[in-house]
Amino acid sequence: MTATLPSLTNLPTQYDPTTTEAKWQQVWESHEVFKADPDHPGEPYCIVIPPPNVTGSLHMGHAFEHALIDTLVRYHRMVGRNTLWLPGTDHASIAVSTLLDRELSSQGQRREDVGRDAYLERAWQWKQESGGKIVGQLRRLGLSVDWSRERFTMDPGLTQAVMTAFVSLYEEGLIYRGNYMVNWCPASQSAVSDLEVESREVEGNLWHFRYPLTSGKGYVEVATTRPETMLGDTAVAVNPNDDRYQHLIGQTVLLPIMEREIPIIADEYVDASFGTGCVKVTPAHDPNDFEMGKRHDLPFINILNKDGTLNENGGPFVSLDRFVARKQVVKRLEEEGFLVKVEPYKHTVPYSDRGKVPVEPLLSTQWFVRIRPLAERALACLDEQNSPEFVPERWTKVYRDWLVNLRDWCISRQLWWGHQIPAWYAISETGGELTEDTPFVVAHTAEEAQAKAIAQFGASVQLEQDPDVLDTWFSSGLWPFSTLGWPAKTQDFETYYPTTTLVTGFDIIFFWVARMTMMAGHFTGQMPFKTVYIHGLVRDENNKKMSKSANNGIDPLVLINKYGTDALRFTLVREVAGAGQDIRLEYDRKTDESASVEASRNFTNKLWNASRFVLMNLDGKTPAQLGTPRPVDLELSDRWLLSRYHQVVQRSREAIDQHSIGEAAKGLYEFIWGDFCDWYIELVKSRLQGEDARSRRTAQQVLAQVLEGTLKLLHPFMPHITEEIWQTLVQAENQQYLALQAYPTPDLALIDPQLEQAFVLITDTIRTLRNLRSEAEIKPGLRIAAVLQSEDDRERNILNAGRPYIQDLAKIASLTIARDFAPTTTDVGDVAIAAPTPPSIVTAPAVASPSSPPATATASAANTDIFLPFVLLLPFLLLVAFALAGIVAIVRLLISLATGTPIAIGWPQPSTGRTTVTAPAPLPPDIVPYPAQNIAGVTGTVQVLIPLAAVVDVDALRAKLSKTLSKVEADIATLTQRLNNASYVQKAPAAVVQSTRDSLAEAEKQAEILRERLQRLENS
RNA sequence: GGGCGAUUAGCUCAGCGGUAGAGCGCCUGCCUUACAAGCAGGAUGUCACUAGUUCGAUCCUAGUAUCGCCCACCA
Repeated sequence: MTATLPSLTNLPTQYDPTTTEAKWQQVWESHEVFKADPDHPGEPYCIVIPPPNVTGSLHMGHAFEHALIDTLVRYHRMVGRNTLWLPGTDHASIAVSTLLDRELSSQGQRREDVGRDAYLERAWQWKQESGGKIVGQLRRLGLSVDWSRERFTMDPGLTQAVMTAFVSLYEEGLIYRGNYMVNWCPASQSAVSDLEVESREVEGNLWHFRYPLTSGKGYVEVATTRPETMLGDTAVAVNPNDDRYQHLIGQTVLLPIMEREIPIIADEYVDASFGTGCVKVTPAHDPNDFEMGKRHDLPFINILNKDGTLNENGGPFVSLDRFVARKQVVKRLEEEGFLVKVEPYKHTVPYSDRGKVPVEPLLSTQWFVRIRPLAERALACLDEQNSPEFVPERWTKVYRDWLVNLRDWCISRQLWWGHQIPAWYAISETGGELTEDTPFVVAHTAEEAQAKAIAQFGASVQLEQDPDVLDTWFSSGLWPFSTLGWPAKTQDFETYYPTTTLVTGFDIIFFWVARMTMMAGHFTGQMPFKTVYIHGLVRDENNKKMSKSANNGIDPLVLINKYGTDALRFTLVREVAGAGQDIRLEYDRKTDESASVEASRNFTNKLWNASRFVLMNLDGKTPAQLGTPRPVDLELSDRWLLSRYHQVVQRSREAIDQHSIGEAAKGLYEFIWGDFCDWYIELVKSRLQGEDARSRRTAQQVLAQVLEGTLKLLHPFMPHITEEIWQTLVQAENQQYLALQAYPTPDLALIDPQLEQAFVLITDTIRTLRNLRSEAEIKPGLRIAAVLQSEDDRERNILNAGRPYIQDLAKIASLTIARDFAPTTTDVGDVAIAAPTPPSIVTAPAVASPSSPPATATASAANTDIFLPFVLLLPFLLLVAFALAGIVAIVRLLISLATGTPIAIGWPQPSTGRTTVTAPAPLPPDIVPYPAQNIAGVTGTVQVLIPLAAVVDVDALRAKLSKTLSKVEADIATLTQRLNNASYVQKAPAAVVQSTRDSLAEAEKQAEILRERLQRLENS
C-alpha cells in the first residue's frame, strides 16, 4: 500500500503539499503508471509535449501550458482513452550555440579555435549536465507523461527522421541551395529565418544625399536610413510614370566617394509620392533593391563581412564596423557637399531575435525549403476539412493568412550544434576548395554520399560535408511523427498518429504549428493533430509579458515551494475560462507571495479537512465496504447533494470536452466548498452523532460515495492531493491509482431541479434567520425560537420537511411553521409566567435531536442575555391557536398524528424512491398568534420572525425594512411594466412570461409582508 | 498601413438576449470538536461611450475612445 492509513485523529489539520507531491511524483514515475500501451483498449488519445529548449529553465509559461495539457491528458486517460503523453526536449541550435560561444569567449577563445569536434563534445557534455535541468523541473509539476518514451531532437532516431526528410525534400526539388538575400545576424554570424527577426521601432535619421548626374546637369536627391549602404549602390530608381524624372531615365549618376557611374532606372516599386521620388538601389543589402537588381540586371556589390564590418568593397572604410562606417560616410559626404539634410526619422529596424542586434540583409549561399507546395497542402487541409481545428476558432485566420503569405524558408545555419546538413561537396572538383559552385551530393549518410559521389565523379573524389546545420525548427517540424518512430512504421506511430490535440501559445503558431502541419502534410499525408488549443500568455502582476530581458519572470518553483504544485496548477487553470485569453498572476515580489495561488492553496486545505472529517466519521470503513445507500433511506439532504453532485459530474465533463477547462475547475471549487462543505457536511453532523443507526449509515454512505467521486472529478486538476486522499479513503492496494480510475459518469435520474429549488427555500430561510440573528446581535451559540409563516401549502411543506436542517443550522430550539397569524395581537409579556406545561407533541422535533436541547433549557440559558418569553409561551399560544384555527386544521393534525402517515411533500420523487419525508414533525399548526415583539425578514413569500423580549433598535429595523421594500417595489414596477407591454406577452416565450408573472406575484407578496411589518412596527 | 483581443465591484476576473456573479480585499460577530489556510453575516456596480436591431441589450450590429498584442519591404 502506498498510502498508509494514518491514525485519523492524528491527521494534521493542515495539508502538507511538499512531501505528498514528491511522494506521488516518485511513485507514479517509478511504477510507470503513465506508460502507454498501444494495445490498450479505447480510442487513442495522444499529445506530444511542446519540447522545451534544453537550455531553458522552467518558467511560468511552461507551468501554465503543462497544467493545461496534464489536465486534458489525465481526464482522457480516466475517461478510458488509450492515452499517451510523450515528453522530450529540443536541441535549440542558436540558444545553445550562443551559450557555448559566450563561455568560450570568456576564456578568450572562438569556436574555430577549439575545432568542430571538440566544440560538439563540449555541447553534448553541457547537454548531459545542465540540459536535464528543465526535465527535472518538469517533474515537479506532476505531469502524467510517459517518461519511457522521452525524446530529444538530436537522438539517433530523430536524427534519422531529419535526414530522411531532408533527402526526400531535396530529391523532390523542395529543397534547394542558392545565393539569395537572407537575414544575417552579425552577432551569431549566421543566417536566420524571417521569423527570427523582430521589428523594433527606433528613433533614427533620414539622410538626404545628392548624387550628381554624370552629364553634369544637376543632381538627383535620394534619402536613406542606412548611409553606409551607398557604398554598394549600383543604381538610382524612379517610378516609370513620374513625370518629373522621365528625362533622367537611362542617364547615369556618379556615385560619390566610390566615383562609380551608375544608371538611373525606372521601376514600379518606387513610390513617386514619397520623399523625392528617387531611390538609391543597393541590391546586395536590401530585399527590395535585391528584387530590383534582379529585374534590371544590376551588379550586386556586397560590402559587408560576416561579422558586420565592411569588406574590401567598402573603399576607404574597409574593416570598419558598419555603424562606425555609417558615421564616417555621412561625415565624408557632408565634407564633399553631397549631404542635403538630416532629419529625425522614426522607423522600424529588423533585429535578430537571438543576437539582439540589427540584422543585415545579406547575399549568401544558403539552403532553402521551397515552401509554396507545402503551404498549399496545409491550406487545402484547412479549407477543405478545417484541419487542424483551432480553439479558439479565431486563430484559424491568423494561421491561414500566414500560410498564404509565406515565402521560402532558409534552413541553413552557420552553426555547429544541430543536425549537420547531409550534403557532401566534391571539393576535388573545385581544386580542394568549397566554393559556391562546388558540385555536391545529398545522402542519408556519409557512406551513401561516398558511393553516390564515386558513381558521379570517379573513385578519386574527395568529399567534404556541408559545415552548416539545420534550423532547429526543421527537426521540430517533424516532432509529432518523428517521436513516434517515423519513418519506420512502428506500432506507436500506427496507434497514436495523428495525435489528438496540440496545446501551445499563439506566439508559436508560425514557428512551430505551421511547420508541423506543412511537414506532416507532406510526409504523412495528414495533419499531425486534430485540434490546436491556443492558450494565452501568463502576464506578471503589472500585466506585462514575462520575459528574460524585462527580468519580470515569476519563478513557478518559488510558488510551488510555498503553496504546492496543485495550488499553482489550479490557479493557472481556473483563470483560463475565457480560452486563449492572457492570464495575469498576482504576485508580491517583496514577499514572493501570490494572493491567487494562496486562495488555491486554501482550497487544497479545505478539501483536506473535509476529507479528514469524512474519514473520521466512516468508522474506518471504505466507500466500497459501506456500499451504496438504499434509495428509500435517502433523506432530503442526501438527495439534494446527489443531485448537485451528478450535475457537477455532467458539467465537468461537458466543460472539459469543450476545452473550457477553467469553467470545469471553478464548478468543482464551488461544489466542494459550497455544496459539500458549507451545506452537506454541516447538515449531516447531527445524523452522524445521533442514535438513528440507519440515518447515520446513509449519511456515511453518501459522504463516502460523493467524496470519492469528487476526488476523481478533481484529480486532473489537482493530481497529488486527490491521489493522497483517495488512497487513504479506499485503502488502496498496491498498484491501484486514482490516476487510473474511471472518471465519474453522471446519473441523470438523480438530478432533480425541483428538489434543488425546494432546497433553496430551506437554505434561504436558514440564511435569513442567520441574518436576523446577526442583526439582533443574538449570541451565535444561543438556541432561540423562530416562526416561519407562509400561506403557500407547498412552501410550508418544504419548510416542514427541512425543519431539522433549519433548527440545526440556524440554531433554532423551537420552530413554528404557520399559515397565518391570529387576527389579534396579544400582549404576551405578562401571560408568559403563567403559561401551562407544554403538551409534548409540540416540542417533539426539538427534542428529537441531541444537538437541539429542549426548549426549556435554552430558554433558561437565554435569560442572562435576551429574554425569550415566546419559547415558554409556546404551549399556551398554541392552545390559543387551536381555538382560533378552524376545525379542519385540528382534524388534519389529529389524522396525521393518529396514523403516523408521513407528510407528503410537493415535489416529484426519484422513480426508485418511495414518497417519504423523514422529518418526524407533525403537521404544523395553521394559525399562531403574532409575537408582539420580534424582528422579521422575508425570503420568497415566507415571513421569518424571531420573537424577542424587546426589539433592540426600532429605527434600524425600520430602515432595513424600508430599504428592502423599496427594492421590491422597484422590482414590481419593472415587472409590471414588462407585463403591461402587449408585445412582450405576445412575443416572448411562454415560459419567460410565466416566470415574470411568478416573480411579480412573489414580489407583490413580499411587498405586502413588508408593508405589514412596517405597519406593525409603527403600532408597537 | 492591415488584423486581433480587452474594457463588468477597490483588485483579479467569470458571465451572456429575460431583474448583475465569484475569489481576494473591506466591515461586523465567532477559536461552533474537519478546517482561523476557518465559520456566519454585511456593504459595494450609469456592465467604457454613442447609435441601431429587438417586446427586452452587459450580451447582437455599427461606430467612438482607451489599453494591449500580432502582422507589414516605403527609401
